[in-house]
Amino acid sequence: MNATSYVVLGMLTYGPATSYQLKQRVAGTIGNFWAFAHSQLYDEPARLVAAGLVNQSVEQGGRRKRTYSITDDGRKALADWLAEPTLEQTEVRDTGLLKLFFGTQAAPEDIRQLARDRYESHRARADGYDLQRAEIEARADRWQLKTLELGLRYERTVERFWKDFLDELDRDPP
Amino acid sequence: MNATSYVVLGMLTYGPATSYQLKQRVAGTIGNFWAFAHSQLYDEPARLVAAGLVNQSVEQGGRRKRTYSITDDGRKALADWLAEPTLEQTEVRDTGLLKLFFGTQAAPEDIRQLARDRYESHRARADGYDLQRAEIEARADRWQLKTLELGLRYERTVERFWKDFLDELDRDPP
DNA sequence: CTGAGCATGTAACGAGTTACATGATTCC
DNA sequence: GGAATCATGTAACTCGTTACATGCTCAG
Repeated sequence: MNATSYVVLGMLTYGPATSYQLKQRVAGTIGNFWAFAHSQLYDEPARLVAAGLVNQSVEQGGRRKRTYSITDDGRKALADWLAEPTLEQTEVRDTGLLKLFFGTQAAPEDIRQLARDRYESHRARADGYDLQRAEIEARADRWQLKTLELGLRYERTVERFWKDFLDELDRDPP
Repeated sequence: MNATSYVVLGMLTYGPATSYQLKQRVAGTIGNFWAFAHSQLYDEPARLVAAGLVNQSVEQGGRRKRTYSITDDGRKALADWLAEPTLEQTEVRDTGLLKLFFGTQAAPEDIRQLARDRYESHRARADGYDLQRAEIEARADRWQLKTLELGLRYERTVERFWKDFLDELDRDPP
């Protein structure tokens, strides 16, 4: 059982879904900060079926597509995971940050370009979250909104960092 | 060539190193937000040697341990990477955030416990960064300090989020 | 009726994690 | 001189990514 397993179980608590629907549910929410490839969402449910945490119903005829639903054991497994202490360290895999770290090896224009790119990218994402919040505020549940709020605070912080850094580069060029 | 490759190349610009020394250089810096297993830092240099980006010198006698140094081609490859636009989306792999998202499936005490844990954990890390900054301020280069500063701002933002969330849970329990 | 984009799935490969094994050094 | 810890390396396995293949649906 890994993060993908619990994401599948969790998304199935909103109702039965095909892998494609799981993909969509993930894409609009936690996929924004933690990406799962569609192939993972096709593989993982099969494993969970084998473990008895998910039921599968196969469409008759056509593509014989598979719809998954969570079992009672699955709900139990999810609840147990939610009750467990969370030991893992957060991983922030940010290529821009790696590049910044090795800045001494870069040309000054490259650093500046990096900062501009990253600033734009994080600003765009933060703006997107703002819009999204306005859209879903009415129907989303409290925890989803909280998750989005952290995403937003994170993006604004990083946006601000690169902006400040750009200003600093102007005052004090490398 | 992936992130690990460039981390190895970048760390070798500070001087020749064994895999263990690479591990140490990474651990104190970018390993704080992007973890690399020690086995990766043993495998990757071998690949870079094959690609001509790194030289290997094998100790005579004893364990015949290998020390790596960056070649001119290696420096070029690193500089090219630094000059490239950075397209990848930042990935924030935070199990606590996943759990928060699925909060409707959790017991109220579990949510509260999660919030307390995450608050403590991010606060501890932020405090650690503060200390580290004070220690290295004199000798570290500008870009390393900037990287650390972003780490610090990030951790304080997340710390603050969980704190606010805890207060909110007190005012308005689930 | 045809091409574009949506939906479903699998295969192959590369990256990341965990476990194992063992040599060297230090400290009691 | 034995235990603990530091250091070096490899093997096995799992996970994640990319590419491939193809069916289905709907607009023009």
